[in-house]
Amino acid sequence: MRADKRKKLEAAGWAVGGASDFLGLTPEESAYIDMKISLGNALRERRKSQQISQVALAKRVKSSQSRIAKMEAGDPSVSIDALIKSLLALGASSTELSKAICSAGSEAA
Amino acid sequence: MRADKRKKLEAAGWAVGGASDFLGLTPEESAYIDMKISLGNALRERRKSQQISQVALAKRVKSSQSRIAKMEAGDPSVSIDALIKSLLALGASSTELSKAICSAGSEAA
DNA sequence: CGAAAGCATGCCATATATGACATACCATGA
DNA sequence: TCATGGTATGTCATATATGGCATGCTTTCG
Repeated sequence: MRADKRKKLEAAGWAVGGASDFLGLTPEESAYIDMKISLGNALRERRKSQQISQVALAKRVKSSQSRIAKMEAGDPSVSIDALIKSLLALGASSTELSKAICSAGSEAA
Repeated sequence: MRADKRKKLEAAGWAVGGASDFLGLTPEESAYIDMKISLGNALRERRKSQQISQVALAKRVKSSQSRIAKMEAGDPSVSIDALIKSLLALGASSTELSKAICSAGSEAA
């Protein structure tokens, strides 16, 4: 239940908009991972739109550059809590968070 | 930064729909806690609507009754990850999760 | 060609969340 | 009355996530 996620994530570079689990993931696992990826993307976008580096963001949220990178990458070692806290720190509204999470569920429109 | 949250939560029974932080919480902390409470409520509702007990849900998500209770209570010791995983296990869609999260941001309409 | 800035990835010690268990509380009904 | 089922709350050992750090890889700019 650890290797699975990693595999999914490794395949994620590919899964641009996607959710599909051709790996052995339950729908819940898949949904969970998709959410992380969505939030990670949202984080990167928000950070870039504010023109700040990972290092700067790390300082802002009292974390480290490596962790920010992992967050944006949807690394299995980062929690959704971390993603959410970082997004909030960048001024994201809960509405915005909702959008990111919801967009995780959009099956290949 | 630990006692604060607990305090907020203890006061939360009162904060029915609310967010306001008359305690010393930053807006982000407040938003984060509100999300947890919202998700906790969503979890309880969904569980009740499916007529299952905390014990049953615990078994389903491979956890324990106490943890479910804490989740529904928005206890500081539970992560949003746990909440989300449990909701997903109860068949909640990402859209539904979005709604719960978003409703956390609704300032005393 | 360096040097510097930005990012990715691996590792590790420590902090934090988790499951499990015990216990207590409140209903309901026998 | 006392069982029984459902829930709340505390504690503890262990699992997991985190911050920090080192390192390597690209670009860009001098």
